[in-house]
Amino acid sequence: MDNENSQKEPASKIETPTPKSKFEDSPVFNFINNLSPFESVKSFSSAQTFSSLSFTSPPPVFASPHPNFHRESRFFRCQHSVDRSKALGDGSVSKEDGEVDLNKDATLEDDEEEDTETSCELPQILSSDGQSPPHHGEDIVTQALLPPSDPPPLGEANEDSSMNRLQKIPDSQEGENGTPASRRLMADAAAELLVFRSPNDSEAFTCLVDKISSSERRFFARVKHHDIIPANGSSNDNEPLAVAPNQLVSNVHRGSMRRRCLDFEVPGKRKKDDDQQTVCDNNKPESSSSKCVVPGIGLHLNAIAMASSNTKISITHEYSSSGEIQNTFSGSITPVHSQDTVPETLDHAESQPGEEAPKALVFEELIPDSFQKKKQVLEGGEGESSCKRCNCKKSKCLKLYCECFAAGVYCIEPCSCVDCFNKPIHEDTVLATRKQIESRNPLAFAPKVIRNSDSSIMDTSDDASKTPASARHKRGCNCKKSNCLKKYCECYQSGVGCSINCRCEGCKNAFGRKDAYLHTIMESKQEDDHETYEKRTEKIQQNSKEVEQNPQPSTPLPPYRHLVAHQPFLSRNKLPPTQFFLGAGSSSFRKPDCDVTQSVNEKKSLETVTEDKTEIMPDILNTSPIKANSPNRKRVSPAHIGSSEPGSILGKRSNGRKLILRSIPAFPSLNPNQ
DNA sequence: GAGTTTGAAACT
DNA sequence: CAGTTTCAAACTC
Repeated sequence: MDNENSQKEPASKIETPTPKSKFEDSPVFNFINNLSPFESVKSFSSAQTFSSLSFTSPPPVFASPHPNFHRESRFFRCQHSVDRSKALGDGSVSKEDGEVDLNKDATLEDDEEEDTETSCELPQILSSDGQSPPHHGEDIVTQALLPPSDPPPLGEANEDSSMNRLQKIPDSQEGENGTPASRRLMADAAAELLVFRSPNDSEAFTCLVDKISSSERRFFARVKHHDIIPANGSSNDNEPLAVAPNQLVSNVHRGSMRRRCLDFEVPGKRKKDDDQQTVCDNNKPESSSSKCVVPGIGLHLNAIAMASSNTKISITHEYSSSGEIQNTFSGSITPVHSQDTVPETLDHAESQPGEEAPKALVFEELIPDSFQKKKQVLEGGEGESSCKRCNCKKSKCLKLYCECFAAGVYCIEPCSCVDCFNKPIHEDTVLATRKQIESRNPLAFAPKVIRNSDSSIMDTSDDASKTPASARHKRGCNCKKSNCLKKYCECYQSGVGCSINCRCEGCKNAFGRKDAYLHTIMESKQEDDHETYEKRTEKIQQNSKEVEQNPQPSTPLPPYRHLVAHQPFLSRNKLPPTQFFLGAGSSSFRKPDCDVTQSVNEKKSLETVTEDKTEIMPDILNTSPIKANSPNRKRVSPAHIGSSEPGSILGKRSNGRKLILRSIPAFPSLNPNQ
């Protein structure tokens, strides 16, 4: 019963985007495009758009989805829906369809298609910002229209399948914007730019994921091409190809249940035939790899991508070279998958899988205890359960009490739960419940522990070394009796020290006591204040000297203004990037971080950008309205942060801000290599 | 394995 | 938002 109801939702959502695809695919649209001399111009402008970032207003077609992007599965879902509608829809000529049709027989088709799709995704992201619709439209349009209109070029492209990937994009567009590689780079860059402009950081995150997804999809393309397609059997060649990428995308997408659901969806459907979840979870990793891969890897990719440097590297490769990507990517994934650590990973890193992976990695060194546990899970429990299993009696495994549910995984045999609803069979119920919980607390499934960026952010000073641990419990614990010395304490359990976010009493956390943490902060603050004060004084003195010596050139700015003028460094170099990264109004609370981390960020390449995106989530989580217990959160008001640039120059108060900024940060932190 | 303790999650 | 209840994991025996 419930299932039926909840099933309706997804269906409707999927249908919603259909109009778009129809629009894109409609003969009228096609016709207009053929007639219009602007076609080439459009694509050309797109390249310019990337470089110049001067985006025109989005076409109405892409306007509607925007609101959705921030919700739930965001644009991924939208995209997914669109793609899916295209792929599964009534045979309208969509980008994918067209390509599939043309390349149906090509073995490497998947890769190509994925690439193309990726390029399309990026535009969508752009459009989500409402900044680069032209590009978006162009991409989709050209890709959708060209196949039918220009079969020969594509056919040729198909012939050299190996080169195809790169050629195809140019072909589908107009191929005059430079080399495919360069275009691709531009597209990536643009996407990233856009990502940061996005009003919602989550989008950025998503975008990152999106990119990741492309490599992931490639990875799966191979697997699916062999395994999934047969599994689906009934479907024609086009469907699997079209669907698979989407699913992958959803998989990669940051951990909302929906996505996860989508992850399971396909497998689930297949499973519904042979009870796959069980197979998957019970995992004989190798044997079931093909089946498990889809759900598992998606999740893992999230975690890995977000967290591990390896992943990032692989992502980078993704950008740089398509060929190596696969190797790198699969390489990083495979082990994880083989161990069936998926659930484990998710265990803590729910919505943001990113955390978990790092956590595992980090804690390996950091926390013997926690790691041992995981280790045991991974090593010992592989056959039975690579992850902890629940024992729920009353919650039906549909509440956060249930570790499986909280981790975003289905309960499996090893679980001792009673009346369990957390199974693929009740997928809809699970999703609905999850939705409900998320509506109540959007971060309910977010990773509980995030790596603190303190270390990276403070790397300019010694502060990092003063931080007891590089990771903290996002929300903090509330222990009264355990003194944070038992696993009752989530901080302890996670192997992280207590922080300012904790409301624990008598904290004796072995990984870091709260008071110690506070003390550290205070120290750093004092030092910071002191340094700033000295610098200020120096500068003021210098200024006065300059004024005396060169009255003309130097405008007699008030001391602070002068400093500001100096800082502009901050504001000049950093501000633009900040805007670049965060966008004007969006997540203003992020600005400070940008400032602080700017130097680091500026040095970062695409890869770095990826990291930033990754880190954005944790930070958002930090500043999110969940339970603003922490003084930190209370203090960090957007307004303050927003004015941080000039403020940072102004005396101790500014110092305070600085400090706050440091305490917030999560960005650079996720970089495992720190 | 049963019972107790604990603190998060959920509820009011 | 604070207090209470429910819940399941962690812990003890």
